[in-house]
Amino acid sequence: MPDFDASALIRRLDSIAALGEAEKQALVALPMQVAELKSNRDIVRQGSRPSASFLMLKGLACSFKVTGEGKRQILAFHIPGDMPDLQSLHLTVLDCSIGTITPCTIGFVQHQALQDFCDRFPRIARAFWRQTLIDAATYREWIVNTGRRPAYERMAHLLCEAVVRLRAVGLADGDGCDLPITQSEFGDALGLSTVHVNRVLQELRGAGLIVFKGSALSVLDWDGLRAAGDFDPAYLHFEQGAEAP
Amino acid sequence: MPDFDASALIRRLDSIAALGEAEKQALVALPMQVAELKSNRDIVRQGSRPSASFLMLKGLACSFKVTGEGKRQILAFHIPGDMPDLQSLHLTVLDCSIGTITPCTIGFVQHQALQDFCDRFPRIARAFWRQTLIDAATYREWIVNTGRRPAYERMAHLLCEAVVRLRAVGLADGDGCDLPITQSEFGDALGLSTVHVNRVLQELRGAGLIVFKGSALSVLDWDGLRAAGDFDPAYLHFEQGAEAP
DNA sequence: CGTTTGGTTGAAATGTGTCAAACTTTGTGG
DNA sequence: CCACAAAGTTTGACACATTTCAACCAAACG
Repeated sequence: MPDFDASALIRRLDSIAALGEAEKQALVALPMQVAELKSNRDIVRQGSRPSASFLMLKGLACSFKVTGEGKRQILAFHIPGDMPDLQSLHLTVLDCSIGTITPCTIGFVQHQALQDFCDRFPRIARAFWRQTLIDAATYREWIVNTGRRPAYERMAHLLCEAVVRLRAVGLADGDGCDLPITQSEFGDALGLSTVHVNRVLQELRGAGLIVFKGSALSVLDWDGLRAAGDFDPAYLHFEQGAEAP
Repeated sequence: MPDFDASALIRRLDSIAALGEAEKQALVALPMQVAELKSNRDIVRQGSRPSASFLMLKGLACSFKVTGEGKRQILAFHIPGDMPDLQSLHLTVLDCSIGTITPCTIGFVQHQALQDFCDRFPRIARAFWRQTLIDAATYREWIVNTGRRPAYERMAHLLCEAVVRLRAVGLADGDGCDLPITQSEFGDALGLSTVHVNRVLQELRGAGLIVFKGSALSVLDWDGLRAAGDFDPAYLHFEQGAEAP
């Protein structure tokens, strides 16, 4: 019996609200149904009423909506340790879809089990709540980004966020990370056309801020990128300075 | 002793998760410090660590951030019954500011009191949580709106949302409402210039969808406006069909 | 009644989108 | 391992939505 990794979840929650031993052990014992998914598959669909939430164990996924005119807007990227539809625990009908970008390993946990859990361990309930509040703070920053920053800064900001978040879960070394996001997906996340994403990425390379080859992103000039993107990680609400480069 | 209106809050929470009599009475007894504020004043500031959250009793307010280049982005409008910084209960540092648009009456409730409350009445804790999740869903829709809809539809969408939300708290009759938002504020909310807001509003009037005189908005053609804005109120997560026109 | 705030207009500048094609990389099956 | 298909990236020319600038007008206000 493979010990399916609640460790990502534990690390995440522990960084949000210090957990006791009993709570950690209960988390490990959470009944989780693990699934492997190919890339570009829907995990949950807008309008559905899931009876479980899921935990990202491996891979990259995103939340998105499609407008009446068929344009897709990506709302968030989900990395290992995230619980992208934790909200469905209290909001029965999903208001957006969530799909894989790369092949993913995810673990489903029944709402019933989560609910019992929250009742038994109020501290974990609070940590879950806090996590959804951080998600909301990130949405707020995305509104600022798409509403008020031009394409070049917008892209820089998104790259900063990606690196910082990946670093927090140990998926980025000091200056770079694997970021398998296509230019078309960047466009859908930033409200830009694919063509313009391409040009803006070239500008960022030309300015000596990044190298982006295949899916390998290297940040050459972190301060420069942060300045270009007007990036301040406060909205991610990390505990004291855990995000320093 | 004026009975400062917890009724707005009770109605809101009751619509979110049916409350018992004990819970309602405890809500009425919540110690609340009421304040009157002039228009265009900050209520709480980004970076601060408030020890209380506040309830909108009267007036219109908004959450906003300012970018490094001095552009303001409005993130949400707050109407009576809202608790705009409920989040600060679990996220100590505020990541955006909240300010009045019109003169406002607001009621501060100490975090300690709210916390005790949540511990004593788990159902209310869940209702609060649910409310913050609905806020998050609204942010998601705003990302879609600014990211993927052109100015005309974007404006139509915002107007639809405003009318529907105001109607839900009894501040709009069938076809219209008082909406004291300047064109410059619309611009900051939609990521548009004031000038363009002006032109788009003229288009909406020209199309016979709305009349907007002073701060009095009348929707002449609700179906037309909804279609123009690609508006589906599902993301507001009202209970069954309470939002029908 | 003057002053401020908010609304309206026009002309020109510009950032970003669209279209269409070529190129490169990745993945797959023979 | 090659050949091919599919997916992703890059380029150029052009169209267009939106911004900027600047001025004027109307309404609200002290």
